[in-house]
Amino acid sequence: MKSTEEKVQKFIDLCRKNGLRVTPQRVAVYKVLAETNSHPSAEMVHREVRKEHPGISLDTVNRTLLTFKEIGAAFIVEGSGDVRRFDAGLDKHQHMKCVICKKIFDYHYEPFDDIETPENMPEGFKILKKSVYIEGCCKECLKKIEKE
Amino acid sequence: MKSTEEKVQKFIDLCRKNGLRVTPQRVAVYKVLAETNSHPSAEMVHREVRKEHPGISLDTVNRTLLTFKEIGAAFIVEGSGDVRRFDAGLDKHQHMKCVICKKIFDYHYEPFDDIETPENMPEGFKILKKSVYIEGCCKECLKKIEKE
DNA sequence: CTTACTGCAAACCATTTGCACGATC
DNA sequence: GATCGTGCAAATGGTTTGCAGTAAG
Repeated sequence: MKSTEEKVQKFIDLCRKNGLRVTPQRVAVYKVLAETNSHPSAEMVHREVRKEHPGISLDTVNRTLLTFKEIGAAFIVEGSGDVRRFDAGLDKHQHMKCVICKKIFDYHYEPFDDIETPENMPEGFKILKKSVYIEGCCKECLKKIEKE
Repeated sequence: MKSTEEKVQKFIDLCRKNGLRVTPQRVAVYKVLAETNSHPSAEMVHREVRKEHPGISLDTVNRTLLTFKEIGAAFIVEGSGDVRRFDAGLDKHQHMKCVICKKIFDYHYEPFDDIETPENMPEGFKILKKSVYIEGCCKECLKKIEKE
């Protein structure tokens, strides 16, 4: 695993390559995203970034995260029907989500890193991402439910 | 593939089993969902249901779809960051989504119907659903992009 | 006849947009 | 210095909620 410095450096290069300006806000947002594995929403990132960078607005965080997605510096976590969650996608991993508390857990199972491409796909479809997504109920929520 | 009548009958039984009343609205919403394979949003379902059932409100459709999800008569389609989309999940299939136009395509690839469970999962997590989700760019959108 | 369901309107909240100022290249 | 990015405020749009009337069991 790389150090944060290295990740940030790579990120800065990526910005330059895409003709984007390297602003303190962008770097700050990226740092937060690169250092967490909690798949934060824009609001969560905002709360975190503010600690170091009090002036930053939620709008900027939102826009920044979407920009990251455009240049491939971040991904929107697959899921269903809740607020948008982000992931810097720095390590190979899969996602598992608790449908009750909405927590997203990482897990890594090598066979899922590069699953085969199905043959019978709509013709002409260009695949950008294949992922195995698991939904279920985490230990804590399971306990809560059993009590009822 | 079963007829719509059969599907509706099964649905009604499911409602009864769950102590839900069988209202014309619920049946109407279910019919639309069972007959389409377009993974509609609440708004799309609403537009469709209105043709047969003009009085129904969008709120009811929304609530109804969420109720369906509770009793397992519908699923929220996995995806990332857009409006909630539903699926009656009547046949085994997987989803593929165009990130540009947001269209969701069904495909069916048997090996994906029942993928293995990874070993190294967070302990105590109860899996409810495993799915292979593909994102990419459809033929039409690819064409549009190339023109630019 | 009781209780759940619906429709309506208002509330909510995440996300988006327009615009003027400020910062980066 | 030109242009892109940011902050602010307002708009938007999907989803949710409270409540009173209506219908299902």
